[in-house]
Amino acid sequence: MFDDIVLFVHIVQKQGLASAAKKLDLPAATVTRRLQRLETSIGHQLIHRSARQFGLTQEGESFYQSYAGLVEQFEQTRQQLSGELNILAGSLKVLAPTNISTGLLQPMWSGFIKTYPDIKLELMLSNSVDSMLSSGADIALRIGPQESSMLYQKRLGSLQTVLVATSEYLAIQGEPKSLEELELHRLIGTNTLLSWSMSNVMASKKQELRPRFSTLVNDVNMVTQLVCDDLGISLLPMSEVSHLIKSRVLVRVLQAWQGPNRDLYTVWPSGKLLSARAKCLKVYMQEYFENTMILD
Amino acid sequence: MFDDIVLFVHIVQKQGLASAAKKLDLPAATVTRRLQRLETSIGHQLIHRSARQFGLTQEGESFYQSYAGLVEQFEQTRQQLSGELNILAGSLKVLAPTNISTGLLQPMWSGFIKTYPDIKLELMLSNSVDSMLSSGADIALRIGPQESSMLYQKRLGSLQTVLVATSEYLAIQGEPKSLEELELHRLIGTNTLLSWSMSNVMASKKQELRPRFSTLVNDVNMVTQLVCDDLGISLLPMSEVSHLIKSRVLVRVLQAWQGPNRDLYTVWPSGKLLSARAKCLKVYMQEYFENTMILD
DNA sequence: GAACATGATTTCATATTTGGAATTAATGAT
DNA sequence: ATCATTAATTCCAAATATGAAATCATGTTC
Repeated sequence: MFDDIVLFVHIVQKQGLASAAKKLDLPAATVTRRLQRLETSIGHQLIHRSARQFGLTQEGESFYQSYAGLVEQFEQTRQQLSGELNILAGSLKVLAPTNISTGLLQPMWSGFIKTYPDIKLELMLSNSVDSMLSSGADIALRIGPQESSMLYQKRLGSLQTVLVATSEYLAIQGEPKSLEELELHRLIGTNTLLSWSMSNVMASKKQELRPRFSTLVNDVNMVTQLVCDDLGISLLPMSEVSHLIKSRVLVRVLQAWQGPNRDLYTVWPSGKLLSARAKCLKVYMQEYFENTMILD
Repeated sequence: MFDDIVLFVHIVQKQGLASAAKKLDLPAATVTRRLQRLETSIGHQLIHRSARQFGLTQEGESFYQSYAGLVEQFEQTRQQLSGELNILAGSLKVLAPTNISTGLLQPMWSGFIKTYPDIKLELMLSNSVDSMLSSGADIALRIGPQESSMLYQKRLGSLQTVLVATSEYLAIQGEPKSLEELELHRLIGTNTLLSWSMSNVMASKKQELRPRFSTLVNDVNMVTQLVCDDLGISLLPMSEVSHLIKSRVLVRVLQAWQGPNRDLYTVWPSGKLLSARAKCLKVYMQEYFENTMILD
């Protein structure tokens, strides 16, 4: 009903339905009908109806005097708030996996903080999949698609996973020549990759392995450290080990084969409108992955 | 949009969609959807969604603080105006036919003025059918149904029309014994009754006469005066002549026959909501006709 | 007096909103 | 851990609002 009162105030100020319609970008039929609805709901005629002559009834005059100021204040408040709510200053709670955040993506976080100094970035790093809802996070970075229909997601890119070990380990235990030979080795697994869908791009081959892990840890970082300690072979994200391979701390095993890609997603709750800050981060990460990272 | 803001303020005050829905007598689905629409239109989440836990976002808090006072004022204004607009004091413009207003209905007008002293009754009496719209009248009393679809009307009652003359006239010219014998007499007509649909209730007879008037006047009052001056026979409303018959200034002619009933109507423009005052008069006249007048 | 322009209203097909019912999710009690 | 209750959301048929076009009314111009 208040929207109709606002309309009435505009009609009076414009001295006619037609010119109020023009100002508000509404069809004249709608203006007529909404005025009629207002008059019906309050039980009084507000405007004398006559083509080309505009006049208020006594009740209309009273009504206008009572509401005109209030409508003005509402409209001023709306314009003022529209500006204020789109200011970026404020906090932003983000969930992200620990390992890729402290490794691969650490420069991305640094860059975002430098670019938006007014945003108070609250990074909540975890290796478990915390609930977006219970944690109160505005947005999250996740590995692998989310099943929940409560979440929206947008794919940022992909991480290769590769088989790695130390040279020392291989020197002692021998280097496997085929996927089958992996059975003869100590395999260290993570909870997120319990089966290994291996693919050989050159030979256009795929093979699903169900490794019997000698060690199983839910922390990729810890797994990496165990591999570095010559304790076995593992399938790890390139993000985690690319620098270790470069420094020859680790070496590729069965280099022709690679593991499943780990897709990275921006994730946020459905039904939730992203704040300006969260939108900002979403866009920033997307551009970061497109321009800086070449993952796949 | 402001209606949705009002809703949002209520949601905050009731600390939940379900209890706001109850208070406003709306289904929860509607409340949910209108909140969502508001959030979409301003581009920000206002409320943290969680069953059984209610919380505002930063933007929601801001939004609420800005609008809560205005919504309060709006609702106070609405209640105050609701009372004020239903006060009866003020003017009331009424159109009515001169003759029956100064004759039959004069006591009705007196009674209305005495009953509602705060209403400034502006009686515009006329014997022509003035336009309701051009005259700016709020309500009218009319004889005969109105053809215009621009007008609403409600029948109040009926006036008999009867044939009358003076005794002197009949003594000189002879008293007609049948409708056919009327042709031998001087007939005085009014513009509103150019053909006479006579009916004899006792004999269950009807007869349409097309009198050749010796005199034709558009004012019933004047016609009455002419009849009183022994100038002829006329068909006149009982309202006009009942007192003259009682005082034997005039007498009935062909008493078994009566003319067409003249229906009285309250008339007001369609699309126009009657003011409290006009409604008041409408009811008053209706009761007056039902209780005081026995016309048919 | 006719024609034209403008303002207001109505018609009717279409679009949108509504609200009951079903579903999903969270919390408290057992 | 399970169940009941409450809160919030979604689905879909029904109800209502919308807006283009047509119509009506009034004032101005010729």
